[in-house]
Amino acid sequence: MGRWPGGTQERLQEAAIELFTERGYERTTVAEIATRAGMTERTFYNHFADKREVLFPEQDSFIAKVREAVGAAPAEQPPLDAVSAAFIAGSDWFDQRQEAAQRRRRILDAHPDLREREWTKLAALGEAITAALRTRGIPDPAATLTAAVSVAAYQLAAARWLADPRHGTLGHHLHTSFEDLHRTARSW
Amino acid sequence: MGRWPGGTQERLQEAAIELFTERGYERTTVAEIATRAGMTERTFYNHFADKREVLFPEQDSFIAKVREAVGAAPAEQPPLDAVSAAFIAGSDWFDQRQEAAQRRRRILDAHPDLREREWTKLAALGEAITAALRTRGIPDPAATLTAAVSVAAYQLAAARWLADPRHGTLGHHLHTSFEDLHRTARSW
DNA sequence: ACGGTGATTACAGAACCTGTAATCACCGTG
DNA sequence: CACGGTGATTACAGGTTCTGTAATCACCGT
Repeated sequence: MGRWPGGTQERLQEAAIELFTERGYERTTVAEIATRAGMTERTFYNHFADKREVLFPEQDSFIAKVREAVGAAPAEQPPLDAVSAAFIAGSDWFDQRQEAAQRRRRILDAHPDLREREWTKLAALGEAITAALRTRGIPDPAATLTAAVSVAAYQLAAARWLADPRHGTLGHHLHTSFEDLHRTARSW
Repeated sequence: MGRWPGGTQERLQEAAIELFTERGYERTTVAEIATRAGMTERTFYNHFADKREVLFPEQDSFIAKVREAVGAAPAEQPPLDAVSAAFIAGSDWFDQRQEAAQRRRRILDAHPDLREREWTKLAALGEAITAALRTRGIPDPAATLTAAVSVAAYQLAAARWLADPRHGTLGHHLHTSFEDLHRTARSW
């Protein structure tokens, strides 16, 4: 058990988001984050690989969930539909955290370092989907291309959802984004 | 004029690739790179924003060229074909540097930090293509999705080209990759 | 009371990166 | 040839990120 009753990572994440919003990402040191969370800089690095990682919690488990959901889809379902359904199945989790997602996005957009990390997370998502599609029997290059375009549609949906969260759930935007994708693909 | 007759950046790039291949990326310091190139660590940072950037020379001009080529395509050409043609038009430059590209790729693949930077370069390429397509009158979300899938096809072609450079030029692989894309898209 | 366990801390240090001012090599001009 | 301008390079100082290592701490079962 740790010294603090509540989760240590959550404390650090909250402290980080607070400070990043107050002073900005670059003008906040890891030591300051740790101090506000009531611990030491070294402890921060015991929980996060680096300063950026504090803004990407649970990304790995999200990716794992998507991979599982794609793998568990009905065998006869077309690959793109399987991915779309997998995204939609996990979208409730985000809908319940829209406000936090907005704060996070505002920080991310303001700092190239953080967007850089976001791109690698999306790349990891793409590779996970590729792997899941391959185990479904989809051969390359279809698996790679389908995964890449799925991530693009996912990004599109997330952007729309965050642009105006009252306009619909993430699931709704995912649905329309993948519809847009079908429509666009027909023109290729 | 600089102190050295040849380009300073080229010297640093060569020194960096040498050392990265000898000792690996993490076990090479910026000071060592600069020393081998005959200058100071500070000079390195006068030419490259950070340590990673030394492995991504001319990326910005490449992106600019692609954007221009996409913008200069015939008005009646379908967007995906315009992007494909733009890639192919600039592929000779790479074909003449296949060996260097191989060395570079081997270093990149071995270090997550460098792959992270690569993803942001590809993201920048995608955004440039998106912008070029928009000026061609392609509306969102088609512009975004088309750009994303184009980058995926480009990556696919580059991977194939580097996997076995004797099997064809990059232009050839680009051609077949975009054909694969058409074929795959029909199944969506 | 006592030892085991896992998290936290203290400490030291390398490497990255930046700001600033001085220095240097070169070049055109008087 | 002297001279000043220009742009690149350097010297120097310093903050920040991140890592390794060993000590300490809080808790828990016995």
